[in-house]
Amino acid sequence: MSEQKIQAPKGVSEYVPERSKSFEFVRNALIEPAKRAGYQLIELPVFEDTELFRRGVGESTDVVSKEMYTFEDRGGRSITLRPEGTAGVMRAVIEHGLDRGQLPVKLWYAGQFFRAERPQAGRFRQFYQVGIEAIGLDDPAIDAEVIAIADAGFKSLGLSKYRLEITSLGDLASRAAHRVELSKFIETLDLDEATAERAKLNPLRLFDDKREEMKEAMLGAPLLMDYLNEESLQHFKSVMKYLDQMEIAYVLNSRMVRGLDYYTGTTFEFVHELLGAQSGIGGGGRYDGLMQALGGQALSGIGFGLGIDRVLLAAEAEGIISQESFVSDLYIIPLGDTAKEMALKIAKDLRSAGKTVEIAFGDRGLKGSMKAADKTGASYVVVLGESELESSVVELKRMKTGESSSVKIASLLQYL
RNA sequence: GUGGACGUAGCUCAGCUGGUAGAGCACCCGGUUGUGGUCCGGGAUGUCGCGGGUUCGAGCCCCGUCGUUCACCCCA
Repeated sequence: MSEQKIQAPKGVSEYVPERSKSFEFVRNALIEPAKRAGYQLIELPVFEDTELFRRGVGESTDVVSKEMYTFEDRGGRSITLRPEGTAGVMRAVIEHGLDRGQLPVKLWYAGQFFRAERPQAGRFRQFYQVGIEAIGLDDPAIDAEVIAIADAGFKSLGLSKYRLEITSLGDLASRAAHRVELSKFIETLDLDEATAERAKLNPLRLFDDKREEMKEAMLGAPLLMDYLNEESLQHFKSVMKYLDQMEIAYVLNSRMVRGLDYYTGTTFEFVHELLGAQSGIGGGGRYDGLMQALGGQALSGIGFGLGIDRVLLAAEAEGIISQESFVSDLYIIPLGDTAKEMALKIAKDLRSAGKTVEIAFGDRGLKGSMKAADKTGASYVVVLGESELESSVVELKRMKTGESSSVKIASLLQYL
C-alpha cells in the first residue's frame, strides 16, 4: 500500500532531466561574462537576520512588507529566507572587510531566492538568480560595464527578442525635489483606494500601473529625469555614451520603477518580448546609501540580478535551447557476473582518464541493453562476455555507423 | 492578497444528455542461442488531485480543499 504522495511546496521552480540540462546551460552562460570581467565568486547563506532586509531593501517595499519568508529559529532569532541578493552581499563585504582593500570589489553569485508571492508564469516562490556587484567606485564606466556583462550573457545564449531599458533615479536631493512635485500632481488625480495607498508608499509606483486610464492620467506627471542635478545628469550621460560606444542598444525609460528602495542613479531593466506579464529577465542599478545603512562605509555600488528561470523561459520561447542529449563516450554491456566485475574496473579506469563511461546494470537482455545504450547517445558500445574475458579483446562498436573493430581491453582508451 | 480557467496512465489528451475508464507517445518482454535506431506481436500502469455532498449509481453535478495556470499587484 502506498502512502499519500507528498508534493513540492507551492510555486517552487525545480529542474529535472532533461530540462535541468538547459537550466545548467543558461546559468553558466549568465555567469561566464562576469568571470571574464574579473568578478569573483561569493557564496552566501540563503537565510539572514531579518533586520538585514528591513534596513537594506526597505520597509516600504512589497518585498519586505508582505513577501518575505520570515521565521524564528530555535534561539528565538528572527530569520528570513533571502528575497534578493544585494543586501546579503553588502553585509558580507562589510563583515569581512572586503572594502578595505582595492576598489572596486567585484563579486558574482548564483543561487535561489525566496518570495511568498502568488505564483504565475515566470514568477516562483523559490527562484534562481545570477548577480554581480561592483562596490566602491562611482565611475559611470562601471555602470556601463555592469550592463554590458548582463547583456553579454543574454547574447551568448542567442537571445534577441529583448530590450534594455535604462533611466537615472538621481541622487537623494534630486529625488526628494521630484517627489514633492509628483505628490502634488497625484493629488489632482481621482484614485481608487488601493492605488492611493500605493501612491502614498511610493508615488513612483503609479508610473508602473498597467491600466490604460492610469497610463493616460500619468502622461502629464513630472518626470524624475527632469529633476536630476548636474552631477547626476552628467553621470547618466556618460553611461549612455559608453553604452553607445560598446554598441549596446537601449531605450530611455524615464517612467521605469524599481521595487527595491536602495536604488539611486543609473537603473536598468532587461525586458523580454515573449514572456507575458512577468517579462523582466534581469535588472539592477546603482545604490549609494545602502552600505552605510548597513553599518559600513559610505561607498556606492552597482549590480544586477538576472532571473535564471525567466531567461530559460525566454530562451525556450525563442527556440534557441539546443536539446543535445547527454552523450557518454562508452557504454559497457557486461554479460554475467565476472564480466560485471571487469566492467566496473574498466569504467573506473577510463573515467579517471577523463572519459564518460556508463555500464548496463540489472542483468537485462542484450537487446534491451543495446536499446538503453542507444538512448544515452553513447558514441561507442562494448559487449563483455565469456570470449572477451578470455581473449582480453572486445568489439568496439561505433553506434553512429554500426561498424565495429577489435580492440584490446587494455588499449581501449586510445580508441575513444 | 484579488479575480478567471483548469486538474483523467510517466507525457499529450479523449471520455456523448451521470451507468464503476481509453488513445497516441514513452516504458518492459519477445520475434530461436551475444548486438541498437525501422517493422511486427505481447505486456504492465491509474484509489479519474484530495475530502465531503446529491443520486439506485459520479471522471462527469454541487461544496470545500490542495495544486497548476492567466491577469491584477509585485518583480527576477
